[in-house]
Parts: sequence; C-alpha cells; structure tokens
Amino acid sequence: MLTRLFSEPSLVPEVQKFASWADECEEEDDEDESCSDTEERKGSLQEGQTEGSLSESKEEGDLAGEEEEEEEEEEGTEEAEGERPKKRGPKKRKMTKARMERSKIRRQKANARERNRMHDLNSALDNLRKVVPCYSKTQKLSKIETLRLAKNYIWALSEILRSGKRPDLVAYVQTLCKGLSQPTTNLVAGCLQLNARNFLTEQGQDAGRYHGPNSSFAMHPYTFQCSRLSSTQCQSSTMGSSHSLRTHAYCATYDSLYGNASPDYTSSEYDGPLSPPLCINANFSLKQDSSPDHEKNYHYSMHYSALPSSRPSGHNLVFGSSGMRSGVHAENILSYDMHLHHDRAPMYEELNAFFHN
DNA sequence: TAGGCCATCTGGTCCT
DNA sequence: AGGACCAGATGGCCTA
Repeated sequence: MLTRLFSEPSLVPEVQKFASWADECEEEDDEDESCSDTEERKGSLQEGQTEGSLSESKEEGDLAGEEEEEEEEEEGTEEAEGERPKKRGPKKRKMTKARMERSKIRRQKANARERNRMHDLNSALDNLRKVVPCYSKTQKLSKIETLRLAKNYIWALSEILRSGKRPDLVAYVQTLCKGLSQPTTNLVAGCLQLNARNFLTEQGQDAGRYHGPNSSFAMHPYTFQCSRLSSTQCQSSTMGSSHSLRTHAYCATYDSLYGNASPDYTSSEYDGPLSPPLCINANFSLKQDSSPDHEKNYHYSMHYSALPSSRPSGHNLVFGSSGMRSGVHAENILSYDMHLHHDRAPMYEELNAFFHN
C-alpha cells in the first residue's frame, strides 16, 4: 500500500523514505517477524558493533518484538557474536513497540522544546536588532550580521566613553561596519547618510587608523549637529526597491550625549527602543500612507542647521541597491556642530539613561 | 542556478 | 529519565 506513496513523485524524500521503510515493516509485521533489513544487518554486523547498538541506532526501523521476546533475541545475538567477549555497561535494550512509542513521543517533545528554544533565541535577536543601528522591520539584518553589528556598536560606544570625545562620524561608521558584509555595510552607511563607497575607500586607505585596539575616534574638523525634525519638516527620499527599509530615528544617543536633545523620543512615531547614535530623522510615510507600496519606501530627512546659507536646510539622498548613489557625500555636506560635554559624569548618566529608556 | 539564510529535525553530551 | 544546549544535516525560500 505504502509503495504507492513511494512512487508518488510529488512526495518529499523524507516521506518517501518513510513509506519505503514502513512498507517493508508492514509486510514483515504480518509475518510476525522483524524487519528483513534488520536481519540482514544482523548477519553483517561489523566488529565491535552489537545488536543493541544496532537496534538503538535504528530505533525507528526495528519493529520487532514483544517484551517477552527480548531475552531470546538477546541470547541469540550473543550466539551470533560468537566468542567475542561480553561488552560491559548497561545492556542495550531492544526497542519494543511501546518503547518506540515512548521514544517517538520523547523525540516530538524534544523537537518542540528545540523549536521553542530557537524561537526564544530569535526573539532575543529581534530585540537586539532593535537596539543596534539600522533597525528595519522590513529588511532584517541576518543573525550573524546582527551579532557583528552589535559587537561593533558596543565597541564604538565604549570608544566614545573611553576617549570622552565626540566621535568623527566617518570613523564611527567605519567602526560599526567593521567585518560586516557589503550589503549590510551599505545599509548601515545608508542609515547614517554616508556614502558607503566613499567610506569604504577611506577605510582601505586608512586601514587600522580607527580600529586599532587603542584607537579612539578622530575628531573631525567640522562639527555635526543632529536635530529631530517634525514630520512636516521632514523631506523624503526614496530607496531603491531592493533596499526597502524603515528605520528609527537615531538621534537619541547623539542628542542625549551631546546636548542637542530631542524633546520626544517616545513619540508614537517610533515603535521600538531607539538605538544608535545616528543622526537621521527617519519619517515613516507608511504610518500615514495606506498605499501598499509604502512597505517598499522609506523616507529620510536630515536637518543641517549649521550648513552654509547657500545650502538648503534639508537634504534628500537617494540610496541605490549598491549603496548610496546620490553622489552627495556626507563629508561634503554634513555640518558638524556637536557640543562636547566636558563633564564626563553627566555623559555616563545620559548614556545610562538612554539604555534604560 | 548557485549561494546565503533560515527553520527544523536529530543525535550526542552534559547536567540535575 | 528528562531537559538544555549544541552542531550537523536537510530542505525551502529568496536573490543576484
């Protein structure tokens, strides 16, 4: 009967395997014998391999046996093994139907626990994604990239605390992106409104400059101001469709650290904890837009309050799938106007407050 | 189509 | 015995 299933091409291999095996056992059950497969293997037992270990490893395949038959079969096995010395240790008990059933249930329970465990792990990873730079609901960082970015982020924050200096944005991004894949690098750089290619070029030129074990972030010659725009102030730019992304506003840390505090980080506009010291005002058009396309677009807006008067106060950047393609380089357009805290204690407090918000 | 990522199953090991 | 944890295997899905 089950061979019909076996011949069904649409069946997945696992089912086919099971069908094949079950068919054999079905026939032999009718004859009240153990699987011929098992019998064949008995005859060809390798040295050092016991019947017990065989039936253990093939627990699902061995349907033979009522409890009372166990003794006989085990004796028979000993005979089959000839003069080989008895193995020490607990006897491997033959799988009975009842034992198989228990084993099956145990396995199912273990699978369920393992699933739950992995789900817990994944939800923890999701939480981690929310607190590292570049959080996006639509384009999640992979697990490994999340961990790498988190490590870099911790390192970057530690450097900020250690040096007590306001980090250079480029160096900051370089630190964040260290060891990340190109797509993730583009993503992170995009989140920070940096031209990924630009910064990677610098990274190549300045290899080791920012990442040495004793390095601290170089001070950039110009300052950078972060400020959060209201939704009406925000102007938008559209990502390439392959890079659909929504991002949180990342001004929180910078603002809280460097005194340009945004008044309302807990706005309903943002549905998760704010993460990194990025200075991007992400405005989610999807929150107001019912169009199905909203999932594919996200909007950035930046505010350069210290830009020269010839520049607009807002700037739109267009990101492409290979990184930023706007040709607008952050180093050229961003104006830095961060106010360094000279008092370290408040800085720690603010950072602490940020993490406990 | 290859490669990356992921979920799931599974058996092994360690611990309680 | 059973649970937690781990790593390997496998197959599905997606994207370049």
